[in-house]
Amino acid sequence: MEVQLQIKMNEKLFLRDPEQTELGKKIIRHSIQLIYKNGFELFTFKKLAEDIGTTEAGIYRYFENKHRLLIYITAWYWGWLQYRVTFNTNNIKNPAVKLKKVIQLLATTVVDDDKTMHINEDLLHQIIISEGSKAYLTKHVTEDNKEQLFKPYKDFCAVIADIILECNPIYKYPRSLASTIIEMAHFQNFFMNNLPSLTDFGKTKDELKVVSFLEDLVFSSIRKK
Amino acid sequence: MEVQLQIKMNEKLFLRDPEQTELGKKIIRHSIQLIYKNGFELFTFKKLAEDIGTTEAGIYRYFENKHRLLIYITAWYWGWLQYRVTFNTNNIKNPAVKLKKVIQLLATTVVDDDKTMHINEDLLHQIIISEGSKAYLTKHVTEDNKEQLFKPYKDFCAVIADIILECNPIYKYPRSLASTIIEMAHFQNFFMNNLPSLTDFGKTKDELKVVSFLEDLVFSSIRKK
DNA sequence: TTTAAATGATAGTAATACTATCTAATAAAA
DNA sequence: TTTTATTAGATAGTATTACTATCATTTAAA
Repeated sequence: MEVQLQIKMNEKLFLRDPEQTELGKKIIRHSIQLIYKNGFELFTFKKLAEDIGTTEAGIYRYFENKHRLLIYITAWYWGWLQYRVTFNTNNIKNPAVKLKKVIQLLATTVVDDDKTMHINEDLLHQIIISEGSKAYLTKHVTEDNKEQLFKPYKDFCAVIADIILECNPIYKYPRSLASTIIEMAHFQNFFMNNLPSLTDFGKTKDELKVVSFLEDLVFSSIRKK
Repeated sequence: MEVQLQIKMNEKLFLRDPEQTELGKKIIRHSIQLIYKNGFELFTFKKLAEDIGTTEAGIYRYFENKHRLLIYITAWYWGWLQYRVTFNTNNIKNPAVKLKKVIQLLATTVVDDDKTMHINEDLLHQIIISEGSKAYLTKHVTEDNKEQLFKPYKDFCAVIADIILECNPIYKYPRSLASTIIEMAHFQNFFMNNLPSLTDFGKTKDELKVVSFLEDLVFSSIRKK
């Protein structure tokens, strides 16, 4: 028996559900590849359509615009990461060990687990690192947020905040520390590879050092004083 | 006698130095206002030209494109912040006090000091929070970095890293902690105001709480163990 | 077998991101 | 004061982007 992973997505993210059709799945797969290759700014529905072998109008039947598609992709990523965290911390009692697992899942390269054939999880991880924050760094965050488009991100942050509180129930900033872990797992990776002097890992470019840094940062902060 | 502050800018950032002419200064001032109002994505040279009362072609004589203008503005911001840090920590011996001053300067609203008439520092601070990272989150970071366009950011990060090392000479991650302070001072502010559940300050929206969080985070980490 | 849903093909429009050229104003040098 | 650079204004034009609309065709469900 084969288990297929399906992440349930907010319906406001799309006009037509891309998971339901072949073309839809192609749109997701190819857009991840194209954004990875060109960056979000140079990514257009025209290029995507050419890449897939369909027309621009075809893409617009699924997504209102490229920004919505980016939000969709990032939302999928956070949903998937939360699934992985839940799965991988399932039998762990010790909250500190759980938190270390979270940091590791956030900060190290994905081993493509083939659970979702149409998504290359490694490329996805890469584009979340460099494009992910563009999903919410806009003038219409507030409206987008009202439509619950960032729920997967916020839920994931809440999960981490809960683990932090399990470690230390009187720690004062569980949510802010959680969002700091998430953002820094990605930013330190981006800096390490692109602006290395902003980090202490430029020489080796070793993801595990980002993990060590984050562990040191987090456990220093939540240690009961 | 009046003292005028001039931040020396990398010449590769512009085609013609905007500090040297009236039109140039108008471009800087109005672009800060327009980016603040519309966000960087909806900001265009056409709108900027209309706003100023000049033509699109006129703007292009100063800046190659809007992305270069964004890098210019962020570079100016980091140069200015470094000046403020140097100025405000001048007579402080205690490195921990210095570090607190840095956090405060990064994370709290600017009191417009009228040192540079043509730049509204408060708006500038706001746009750095929401648009600043777009300056380097691109496919051409590496080339831009080779042209030293991010030097002011990196220099500022190095200044903070040095203060961290003054506090604790054996701390292992001074640069990464410095870039974490910088980014989080801005991101926690953005989250607090736009995606409050990602922080612990949503209720009060009080900048000073961001300061407290960062101080707790930083001093827990660098405390000698 | 009918009917509905999804896709393909084509066309068109307003806005964006530029480049080019020519003239007028104005400020510095001779 | 005249010449000559420099800067700015005015206008035009192009390729690309970000869409919307329409109609025919294929595919799948009832």
